[in-house]
Amino acid sequence: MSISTDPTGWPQSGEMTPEIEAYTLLRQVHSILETYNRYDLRGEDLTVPQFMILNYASRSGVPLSEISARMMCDNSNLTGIVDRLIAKGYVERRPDPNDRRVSLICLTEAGAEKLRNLRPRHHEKLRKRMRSLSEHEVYQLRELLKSLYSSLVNSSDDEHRDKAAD
Amino acid sequence: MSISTDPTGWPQSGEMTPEIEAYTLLRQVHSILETYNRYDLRGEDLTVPQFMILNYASRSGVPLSEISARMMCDNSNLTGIVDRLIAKGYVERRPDPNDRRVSLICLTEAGAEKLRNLRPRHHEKLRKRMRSLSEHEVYQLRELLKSLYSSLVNSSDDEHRDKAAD
DNA sequence: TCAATCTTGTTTCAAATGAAACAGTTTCAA
DNA sequence: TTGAAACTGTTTCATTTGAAACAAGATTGA
Repeated sequence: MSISTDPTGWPQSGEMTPEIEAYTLLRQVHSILETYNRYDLRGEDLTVPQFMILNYASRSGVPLSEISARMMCDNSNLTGIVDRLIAKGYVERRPDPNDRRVSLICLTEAGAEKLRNLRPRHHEKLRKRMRSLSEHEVYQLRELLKSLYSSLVNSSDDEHRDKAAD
Repeated sequence: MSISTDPTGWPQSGEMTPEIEAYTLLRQVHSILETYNRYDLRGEDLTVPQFMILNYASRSGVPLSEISARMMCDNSNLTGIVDRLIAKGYVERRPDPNDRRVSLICLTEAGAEKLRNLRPRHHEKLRKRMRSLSEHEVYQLRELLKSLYSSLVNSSDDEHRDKAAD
């Protein structure tokens, strides 16, 4: 592990707007929590993305596209991860009788059991790690991020392009 | 690009605490902004991690370890990225005369020029993307994340271990 | 019907990432 | 001074990621 303690880790330039600071902190918090998650799963025969897929799969099966949409990644990323989960016996691919293009990702009993075991512990650890924020602050954070998320998604194919607009 | 618009992208279980929601949103916001950054740099001969290294390097040189600490990643990650930046002529490695273990990552004139050109535009884009939050909300978000960051860093080699404590 | 178009998942490639092992340096205490 | 321990950067390996091309299947409209 070993996470740097340096609280002054900003780019050296003087121009540090609140927006940049907030984004830098968001990156850092994300990075630390990701590291913790990876560490938690080390002894569990799972990587972080593998655990995420397990979380989005179900006994009855979920289309791979639906999982990749929820994970905000490309289908092509999941092929290999699912392969490894199959090798470990936690999921299986099953054809969708209604649409022969889709393959449903199904939890095996082993996968469902793994999840029943892991998920509550994982949630509890996350809860503890955020305990430095009061209940009210957690709500605040959630609402701010929710608002940011919506605006980013809605302006999606607009805002990020280099339009002359503004 | 194409970013899913599904606002109901939660794991299917009923137990959705505010902490989990906040963390999920943090992941999602991070993912979207990362995608935008990647898109912005597509035409600039740079990837996101390459641009980050450029931001942390300087004309006079910065030790690779210092850059990896700021980026919260392992030294071994940077070797390859720096190699590619050298191939593109944006940085060079120079031995530190005071410590023969360290190699200083130095911006070339081309790299410095690239940065002078890109950084202001990058900051402006980020600012616009967060414009849905009021000035006050940006401050709030920054303070919440700063608080979370500090507590995560301080409890670093403690909190994430599976101590019986609590 | 049938051809253009979209969708789904895979393959391939380049890049990034984390972990472990390693060699060369430096530090520090005995 | 010397030997153990720590530090710095690279190498190697397995995994993840994004992008583009692709094949097979579904959909749509003329």
